[in-house]
Amino acid sequence: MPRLRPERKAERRAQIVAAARTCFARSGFHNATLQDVFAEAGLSAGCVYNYFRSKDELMLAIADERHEDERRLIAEVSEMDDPVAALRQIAKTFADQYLKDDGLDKRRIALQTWSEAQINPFILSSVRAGMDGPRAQLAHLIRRGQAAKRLTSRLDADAIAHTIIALFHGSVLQKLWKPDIDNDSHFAVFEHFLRSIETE
Amino acid sequence: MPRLRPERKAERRAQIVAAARTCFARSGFHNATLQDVFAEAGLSAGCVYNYFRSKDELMLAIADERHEDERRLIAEVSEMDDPVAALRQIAKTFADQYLKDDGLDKRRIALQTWSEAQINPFILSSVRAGMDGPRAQLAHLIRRGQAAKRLTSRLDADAIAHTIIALFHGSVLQKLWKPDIDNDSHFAVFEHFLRSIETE
Amino acid sequence: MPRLRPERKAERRAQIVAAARTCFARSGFHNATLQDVFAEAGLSAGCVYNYFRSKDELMLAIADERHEDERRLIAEVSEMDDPVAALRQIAKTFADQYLKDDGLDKRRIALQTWSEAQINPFILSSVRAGMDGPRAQLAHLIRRGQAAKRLTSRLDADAIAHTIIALFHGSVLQKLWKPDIDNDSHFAVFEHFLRSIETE
Amino acid sequence: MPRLRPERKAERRAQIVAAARTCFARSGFHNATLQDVFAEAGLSAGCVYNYFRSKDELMLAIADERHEDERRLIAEVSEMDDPVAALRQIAKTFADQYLKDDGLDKRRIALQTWSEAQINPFILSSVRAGMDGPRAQLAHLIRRGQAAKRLTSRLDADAIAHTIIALFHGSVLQKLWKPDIDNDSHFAVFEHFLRSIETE
DNA sequence: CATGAATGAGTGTTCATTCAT
DNA sequence: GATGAATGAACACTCATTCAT
Repeated sequence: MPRLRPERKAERRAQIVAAARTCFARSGFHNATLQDVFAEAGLSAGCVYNYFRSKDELMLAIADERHEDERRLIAEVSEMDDPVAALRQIAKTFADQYLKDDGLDKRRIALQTWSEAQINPFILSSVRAGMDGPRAQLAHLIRRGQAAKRLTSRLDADAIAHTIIALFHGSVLQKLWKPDIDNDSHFAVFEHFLRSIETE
Repeated sequence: MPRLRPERKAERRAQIVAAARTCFARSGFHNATLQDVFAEAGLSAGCVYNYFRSKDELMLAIADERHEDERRLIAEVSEMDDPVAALRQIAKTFADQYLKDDGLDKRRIALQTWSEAQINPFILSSVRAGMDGPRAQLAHLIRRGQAAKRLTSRLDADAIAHTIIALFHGSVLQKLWKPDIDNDSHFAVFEHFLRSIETE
Repeated sequence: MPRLRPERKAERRAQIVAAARTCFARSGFHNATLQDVFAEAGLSAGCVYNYFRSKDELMLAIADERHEDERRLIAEVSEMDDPVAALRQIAKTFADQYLKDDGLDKRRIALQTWSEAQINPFILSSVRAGMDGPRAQLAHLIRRGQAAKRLTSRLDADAIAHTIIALFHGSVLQKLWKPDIDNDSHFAVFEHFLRSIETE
Repeated sequence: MPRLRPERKAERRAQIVAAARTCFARSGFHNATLQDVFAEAGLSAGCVYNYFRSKDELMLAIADERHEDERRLIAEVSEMDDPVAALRQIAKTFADQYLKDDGLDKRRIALQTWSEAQINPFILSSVRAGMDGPRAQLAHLIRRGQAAKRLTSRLDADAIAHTIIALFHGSVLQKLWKPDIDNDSHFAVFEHFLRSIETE
């Protein structure tokens, strides 16, 4: 018999995840202490442990949330009729979320997640699952483009999808090392790539 | 008057770095303990501390070494007369080193380094410095290609260099999540990109 | 909202300080390990660290407590109307506390504190502050005695106060080296000194 | 068959003791590392260990040396015909050595020794032995003074000797806490004490 | 005798996690 | 459900001491 209404519980949970994200982005997953998270959330240790069973589980929740966001984002755009326009739109949205200056926390959390996935099998699963969906969606869009003779059929759709995602992830890293990078000329190269796979 | 010849010292240092690399790649920088490193190196704590002042310094040494390797590698290839062939060669060498199955440790260490750079300013410097050299070299090659009318001048050379590096890094990540990726078709996309910036 | 009442917290703190005092008196500040203190206090490492941030801080607390005791002791006696009787009383109380056989721990802690003050600036401050109060009180008593023509005015009151304290401290050391010293004949010399500065 | 002539050995030994004294005075016996001492002496670890078997033995040597100095000093002065003049001379010499500004290292080493004696039985023996000699000498002088009716016989000679030494040691401490103390007025009180035990 | 690289037991400190209230 | 004091295993790092050269 829950004393707290479900919506209240979800609220608390979100509050904790947000605090954790802030702390992990600020100090890194390993350097941030749970005491930091408790303080940031304004909650006690015991309370947090009612929602998450471990520090790892907290990181996992953050990773899952991030992947869910991306999945939704790509799913929405994929509704578009024009597959090539959809690809462009996805790139734009991605750039908006991750490559602008205020996307710093997102970039940092993403990298944390990737790194932790090497060690933590649950995070690894989350990362893999979070990647497979979008990759499949992209590949599907590309195949639609190829079927409609809008995109070259000389390249493997999966490989193109892979490449696009690699480019996205690599850009996240570049922006982390060089925050004052010129997004526009960077994007122009992506545009060029996109046009290069379009049939004229 | 050192009883150990300098070359012997360098050998020891390398032995320690190698052990640390193994441990960090296996368990992650934060999860690996220095005791693990001591055991792996077959040396005592005190001995290791004669060569490195802290765990962080050990990670820094690994990062520096990696960057030095890359710098040398790119510098060598850049000697080639043909800038476009040089770009191809760099991509090949990179793929050989990082994307083959036995490059797992290299990939893991690279990702560790990138993640740690968010937190540790010395690693960050190392990463930045390690990236600036190759990036400048690539941009230089591209400018040479543009000057020789071999490459399109409609795109900014620096942006292209950036994109290529982002692609490399992103591929490292992709290979970490999906070790059984098809390198060949992936590489074909890169080839396509390269040809797309070449003037016909 | 602390579950532990404040008085309970103070109790714990006192319990820890007492354990530390026992250990430091027994083995010396540097030879005693914090594990010894944890065992003596019957508490865990983490718990102790909730009250003190370092081993040094523990020693500082002990020093401060000792100085506070002395300050209070002297303040009480100084209330007496007769300044010369007050001086005698202070000497008696001091001898009772520090020079009797069961004052061994007090002597040892005092000497530890003095030695540590050379190295640790916080301890030094504590020692200085702990000495200045009593010294000023003594000097004040002496000046009152001089004003009342009870004590000679040919000697500087501050210098006399200094001398008395030096005598006290030196006696602590003597008692440490020679525990079977004859306190009475020793005290007779102090008495003689006191009478020698009294006007007949 | 010693390769080094004895005088050369003694020289080395003295060099090491001097280095250790410097380091111990600077950082305290426990905080100073032997590596510090090696560096200060300009000698290697192995070499120092040919002269001293442990860090403790080094501290012991310093203590012994200090006590030997004092013993000699007092022995010389005790040759004087006039016992009361001798007492005055001893006080003067002591003040010169320990209470002037440049006696800081001597004060620090003395206090270190005293503190360490609580823990280390060898140091304790050294301190006791180093104290007994001077104390006996002082008591002897006082007894000579009493026999010659120059000093009061109403006080125990040993107790007076004790008191004088306590005063000396206590002054060392005072000077450590308050380096800008007024030595002269302090000394005047001692003078007064001395006259108070003289018969007029 | 001297060297100094190597040893390794020992220590202060941290922090994820628990549970009595 | 929430609290936060308490836990204790684990870890990075130090430094007196040794010994092959």
